[in-house]
Amino acid sequence: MDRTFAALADPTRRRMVERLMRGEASISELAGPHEMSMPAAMKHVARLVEAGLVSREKRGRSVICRLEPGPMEAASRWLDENLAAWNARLDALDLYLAKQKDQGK
Amino acid sequence: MDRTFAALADPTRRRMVERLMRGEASISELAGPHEMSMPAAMKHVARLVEAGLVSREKRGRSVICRLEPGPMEAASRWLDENLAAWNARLDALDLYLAKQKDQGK
DNA sequence: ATGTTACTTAACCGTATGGTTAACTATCAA
DNA sequence: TTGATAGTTAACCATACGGTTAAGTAACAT
Repeated sequence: MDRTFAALADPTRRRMVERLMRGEASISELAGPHEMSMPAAMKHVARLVEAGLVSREKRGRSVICRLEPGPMEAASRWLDENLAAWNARLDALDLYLAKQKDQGK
Repeated sequence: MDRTFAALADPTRRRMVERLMRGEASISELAGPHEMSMPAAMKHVARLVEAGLVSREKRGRSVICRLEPGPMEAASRWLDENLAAWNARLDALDLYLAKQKDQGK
């Protein structure tokens, strides 16, 4: 999870992920819109791969990258579960306060 | 968003967030279960505050921290929207492949 | 065979991160 | 007033991050 969130903490990598949502892409295609050197793009892709967000496959002289949704789903689940718990607690608090007010009559 | 994901990329900070889900806590309460020095805890809290995930309020000689759900909701939304787009694309691909197969008859 | 394209690796640089210790301030209790 | 508690600040340290340039390898086109 550490690596997932860390990978998504960089705007360039989030743009890469957004691009990969719309289908496979080579490393240079991912680098394209970002005005960056190949080594920089490689490092970003490497971090996405380390996080399990992306898989790589050598095809001819290109390396095509594909999105792996697992880690993002896990991150989403963590956020949703925690937000749900937080909302549940607030609801319980509201209910408690309403009851207190009611008793105060 | 950078700061939100970066803040959540550290396990200690995620534990702090999980703790804050269950209600307010002082900095030393947040540091408690993690066997860490106060300065370390302070830096983690500072990063959570910078990311907008937590607000601080001085109360007596303690500083109580409260969770602010906005940034987490935004992060959750980004993940969900992108995962939905990815699933939609896969569904469309399946449909296309099914149609191809049908024509092949 | 030569050149071009796509990727890789190595070395380096400045800055940020996560942690420490030590010294300081502020609040509350005895 | 003396002392303990909670927090803060400053200085330092090792490692990781995001980027660069330079020099390499692998695959394809002519």
